[in-house]
Amino acid sequence: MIDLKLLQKDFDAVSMALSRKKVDATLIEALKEKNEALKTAKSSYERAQAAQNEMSKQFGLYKKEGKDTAQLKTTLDANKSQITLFLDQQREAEAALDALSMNIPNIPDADVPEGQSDEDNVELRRVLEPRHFDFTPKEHWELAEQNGWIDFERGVKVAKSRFSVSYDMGARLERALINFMLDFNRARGFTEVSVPSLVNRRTLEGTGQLPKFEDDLFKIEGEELFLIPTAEVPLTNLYQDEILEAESLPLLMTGYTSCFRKEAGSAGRDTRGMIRQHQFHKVELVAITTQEQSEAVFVQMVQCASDLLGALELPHRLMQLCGGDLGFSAARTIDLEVWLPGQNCYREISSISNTRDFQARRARIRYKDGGKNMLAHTLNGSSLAVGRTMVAIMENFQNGDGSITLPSVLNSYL
RNA sequence: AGACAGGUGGCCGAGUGGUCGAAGGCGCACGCCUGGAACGCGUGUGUAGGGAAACCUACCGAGAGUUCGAAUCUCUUCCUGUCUGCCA
Repeated sequence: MIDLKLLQKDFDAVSMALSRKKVDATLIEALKEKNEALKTAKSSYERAQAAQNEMSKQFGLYKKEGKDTAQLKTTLDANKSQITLFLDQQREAEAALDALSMNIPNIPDADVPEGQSDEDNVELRRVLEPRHFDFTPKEHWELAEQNGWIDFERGVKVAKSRFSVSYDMGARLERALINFMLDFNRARGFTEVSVPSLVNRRTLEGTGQLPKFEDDLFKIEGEELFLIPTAEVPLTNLYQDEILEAESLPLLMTGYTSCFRKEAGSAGRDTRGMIRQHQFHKVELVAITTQEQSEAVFVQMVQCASDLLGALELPHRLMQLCGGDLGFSAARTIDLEVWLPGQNCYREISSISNTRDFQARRARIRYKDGGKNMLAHTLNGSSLAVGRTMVAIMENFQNGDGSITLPSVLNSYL
């Protein structure tokens, strides 16, 4: 949630910043109005309630002293109906404000580049030269099937489209990658955490998936539980409603989970292969920091993911997302795109975001700083999507005969 | 899943309709005491919103209700414990 006080204080700046994220100015205007309306309703209610409390005390004293309470009761009853009225107004205003504010995305950082779509993202740097092939590199689904690593048909049979099954070396590579990534992150100070794959509504609101993106989530019938779309959701919300000690920050966590996404708006995109699946594996990085620490931790997380790709000898580039391509909760994001020789292009394999205090405000994650409670900063990033990493390995390490020579760092994991 | 018992401040724990944001204790902070410490004594010690401030409002798991007035009464719900059932 954005800072409503900031909105009140500097409407133009907030409005301007949000327009870079394609938020309509009238929406922000409405937000400001609702906020004012709520304050008015609230102060009316509180004034009436204060009078009621005072008179109720009187009432008690009268009773004790045996005085006549009939007249006081009439005044109280009249005031009570006022209170009910004001309270209704307050609740109405609150509901309206909530409905609006929970659907407003985060304000991008000042230095986020202008732009509408991923075409306007800015390339920061490239790491490792793509290898030269003296044959035409194949796409990963061809290699996966040829090597018997992935079975696309049987996944569809037991579930539905966009589900697949890994076999033999495919399954083992998956497991090896997960272990390798977790160990890699652990060595860089991230604590390994294993979390639930089902979470409640409150938790998804905390990180910003709800209320706006319910269509993208798998929901358990008859329960208020959803399958997580990323480990970011349970990991970040581990500390919801908590006030942490500043000295205990930053909290650095890494966790492996399956991720589940409906891919509601992606009909027809990446239908072939394992780039876009309803279920995929991912190792995630999450950090909870003080406001001063978050920038440095962000850089650290980006470096961690880039180094991981480096260790796997996968050529990639770092892209800073423009305002229009930024996700709902993010103030700044750097995507890591891995080189796929089969597709002859760079594809997103990791996305690292600083949400600043946006999620912390929703999830009420705070820390004590010299007796004062401050909103924490939360950051998240994939330490690589496992499926896409397998795609990248297959395409980059393929030989002319379709066989695959795996990167040597994985030797001890296979 | 069924039966019973509970959910109160950082922690323990009192409070069954009024002046209770909540006794008492522990912990913590500051001061006194001391050569220094312990002990002892004193003061203070939740969160959120509004206000320049005085101060006001809300919060005793959550939500709704009864009442002039609810931590206290009623209903719903969530969570925890114990026993029974089921199960990796």
